[in-house]
Amino acid sequence: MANKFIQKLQGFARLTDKAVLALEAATSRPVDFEPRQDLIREGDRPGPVLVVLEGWAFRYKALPNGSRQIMAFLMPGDACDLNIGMLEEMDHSIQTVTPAKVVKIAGETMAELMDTHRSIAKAMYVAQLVDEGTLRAWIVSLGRGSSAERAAHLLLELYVRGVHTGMSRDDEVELPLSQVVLADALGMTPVHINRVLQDLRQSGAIELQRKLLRIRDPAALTRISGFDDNYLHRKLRKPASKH
Amino acid sequence: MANKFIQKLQGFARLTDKAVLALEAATSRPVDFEPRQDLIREGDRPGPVLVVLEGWAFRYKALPNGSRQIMAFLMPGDACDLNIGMLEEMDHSIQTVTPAKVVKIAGETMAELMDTHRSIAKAMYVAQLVDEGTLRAWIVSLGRGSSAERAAHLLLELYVRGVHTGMSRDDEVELPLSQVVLADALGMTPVHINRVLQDLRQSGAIELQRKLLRIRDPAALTRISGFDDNYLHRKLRKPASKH
DNA sequence: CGGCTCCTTGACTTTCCTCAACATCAGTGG
DNA sequence: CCACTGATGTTGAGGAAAGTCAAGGAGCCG
Repeated sequence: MANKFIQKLQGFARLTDKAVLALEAATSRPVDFEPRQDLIREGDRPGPVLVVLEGWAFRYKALPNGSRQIMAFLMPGDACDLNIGMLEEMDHSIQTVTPAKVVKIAGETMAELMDTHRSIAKAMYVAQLVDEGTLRAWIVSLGRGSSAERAAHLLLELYVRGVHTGMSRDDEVELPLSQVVLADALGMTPVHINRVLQDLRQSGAIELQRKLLRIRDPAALTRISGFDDNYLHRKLRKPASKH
Repeated sequence: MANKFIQKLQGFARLTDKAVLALEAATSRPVDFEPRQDLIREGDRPGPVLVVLEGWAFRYKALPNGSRQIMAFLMPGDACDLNIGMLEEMDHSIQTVTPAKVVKIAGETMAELMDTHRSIAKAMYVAQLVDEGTLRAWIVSLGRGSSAERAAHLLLELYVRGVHTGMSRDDEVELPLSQVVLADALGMTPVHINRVLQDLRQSGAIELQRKLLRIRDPAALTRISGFDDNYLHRKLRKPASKH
């Protein structure tokens, strides 16, 4: 079975059989990481492209005062920036949440893959644009949402992404994030996210326990969050069949 | 004289003379836009790459409740996303602030430029990474900053970017943004940004009047904002000489 | 059991928003 | 030249949202 990375790329462009084989070869040797381990740190000289095959991680920036802001979650299949090797040093860090399997694809290997298989190049470009759209949606949520809106938006984003990558079944998705992590992502305090989550539970919109999120009332949650999945560019998946 | 776009790219990679000529040809026919005019709207089918040669614009997303969140400012020399043409539809809009001169470079033209002149490709990739870093810094600022921190951070970002593109002289930079626009960028109300700016003025960190920003005490402003220009990746400019 | 980490609750404080009024300025047209 | 208009900036008073501090509870694991 193709891994989550390949599955994700297939959602963005129709990959040839040869392309799939090449990708499988390039991702056949994942490395295991513990939870709470930095994959790469701010200030490091970036090297290969990192691809998370299993487990969760997040991009974050540690602040002088000891707090941190999480800017994105990496779920299985997600990769870090394509051209990251061109930068002198990382401007943020990436840390695992759960035990994870991660593959490092050398810059030259990646370039060769994209050169040889244009369908891979296209899929990678689209993936990059989607990541950027997600960043922008995050900004909108942080900037203009109430705490309940922000929380609902994040939960929905993670749920929808989970659906796309086949990690959810029905209305459930595994969500291995502590409230501290959620707070760091949403720009609020752990105490406050706790209260917000309780409100969402009591309103009947969600169930959340034991690392398992269940969307009980998608309409309500969408209404609360103002969520608009436009930025995830799912529509791209249909035109892929036109090629 | 090369336009701001070319100047900016030259900061990211050493462009050959031929590359510069090709870029000049591609950007020789700018179109004029009025202030407050949308260059492209959410939902539009994206086409050519947009490049702002003169004037200011911003990316924003309009929200159902009538407010909007600004996610990035485009200064002279800035371009919108490189691969934007691959998306089905825009997930945000771009609007001018001032009168502006904008060039549209067709996707094929851009692809050809990057194919023929690898230095252009490199510079465009780096520009894209810097934009993404800027987005992430924006998230950090929105998520973790007090209102004063956020405001100080944005002013510093714009000032530093102004310096890089030769739009500032000494400690001054033209800042044609109303307090309403600043509020929409910083996720706060116009009333509040007004008070924050007054505090910054009274503390002696800045002067701001008549669309002219003067940084009086850079150290103080940096301290207040927690600003770290890492994400702008200025260091790239030096290694460019190694190529 | 003890020692973790994570979650929950309550009381109090601070920050920021809301609403509302007024001031200032530039541009427009009489 | 002045009155009018619209956009922008400023100020004040009161209220809602979120943070802080502090303590205790629940689950997990050696």
